Amino acid sequence: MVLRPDAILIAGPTASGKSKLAIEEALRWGGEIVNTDSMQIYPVLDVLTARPDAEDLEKVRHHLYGTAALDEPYSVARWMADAGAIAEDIWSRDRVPVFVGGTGLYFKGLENGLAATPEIPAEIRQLVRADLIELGSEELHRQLAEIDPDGAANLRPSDSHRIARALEVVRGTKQPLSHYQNLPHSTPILNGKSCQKIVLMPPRNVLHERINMRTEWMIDNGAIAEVEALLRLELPAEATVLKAIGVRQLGSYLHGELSLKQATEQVKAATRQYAKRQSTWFNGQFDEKWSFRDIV
RNA sequence: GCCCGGGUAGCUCAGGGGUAGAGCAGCGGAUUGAAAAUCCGCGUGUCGGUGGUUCGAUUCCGCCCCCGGGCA
Repeated sequence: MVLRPDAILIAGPTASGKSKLAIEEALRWGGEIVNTDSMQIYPVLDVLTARPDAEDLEKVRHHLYGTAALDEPYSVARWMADAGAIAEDIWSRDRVPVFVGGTGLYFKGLENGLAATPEIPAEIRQLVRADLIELGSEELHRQLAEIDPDGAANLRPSDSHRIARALEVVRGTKQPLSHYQNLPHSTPILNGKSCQKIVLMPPRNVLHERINMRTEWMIDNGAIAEVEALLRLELPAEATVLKAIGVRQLGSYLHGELSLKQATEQVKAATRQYAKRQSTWFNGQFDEKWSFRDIV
C-alpha cells in the first residue's frame, strides 16, 4: 500500500515527457498540476512553449499556465508567492499539488526557500539594466567591486546577469547580496510535507530525437503565427517572454533574414542546448531524494 | 569520353613536405529575485583509395573512385 504523498514534483529537461507523467500522477492521486516553468507562465506562445493542450486541460485542473503579464517582470520570488498560494488552496481542498516543469531554480525555491532579500525599487533595477546595455558587464563589474568587493570577486566580469543583480541589491539596500544569502531562507512551501520527487532523464540521443520532432511539429502547428502575434505587441526589449527559445529565430525568419529551414534548425539546436543545461542542473543540484528515471 | 574545380572533424570550409585548424553542431560544468536567462571549460580526424618520390607525404607525382561544372 503506497501512501498518498502531500505533493508530487516532476522535473526533467524539455521534451522528456513530464506533462504526460504529471497527468497520470494527478489522475492517480486526485491531483492538480502547478506549472514550474518560467516560460509557460506567459500567455501567447502556447505551442512554442509546449503548454498543455485543451485535451490535457480537460483531464486535470492546471494552474499558472499563461497567467503572468507579458510586460511585467516575473521572477522566482513571484513564482514562489503564486505557487505557494495555489498549493495552500489545493491542500485546503484535500487534493495533491503536482509541480511540473523544467526550471531548476523554481524547484530550488520550492524545496529550500529563498534568501529574504528586500524588494528592489523598480527604478534602480531599470537603471542597472540600462547601464548594463550602455556600459557593458565589465564596467559594471568594476563598479560592483567598489561597493561589494567580495561579491565582485565571486563573479566573472562577463557574467552580466549576476553582476546586475548584485549591483541592484547593494545599491537598493546598502547591503551586499551575500548578506541576504547568508540569512535564513524563507520557509519553503513544502516544509514538512511528504513529497514524491521524480526527474525524467531519457538518454541524450533519444531526447534529441524528440526535441527535433517536436520542433518540426510546433512549426507546423502555429508557432510562427504565435511569434508574429507576440512581436506585433512591441513589448519592451527586456520582456522575459522574448527570451523564449524560438522567438529570436522565428523572428529572423519573419524578417526574411533566415530561411524557414535555417530557423528551424537553429530552434532545434537552441532547444538541445537548453536541455543540456537543464540536465546539468538536475544532476548537480538535486539530492538523493529525487528519483532519476532514464526510461520514459 | 575529354577538360576544369573539388574530396580535410557530424556540417560548412581554411591550411600545407615534419601526422592538422576555424565557425557551427556536439560534449562536460556552474547556477539564490531575468533562469528557455547568464557564465566557464573541451577538437571529437584512416586529411577519398592506392602505388611512387622522399629521412619523412595529409601536402609533390601517377593511377583509380566519388561529387560539381563545362565540352562532346
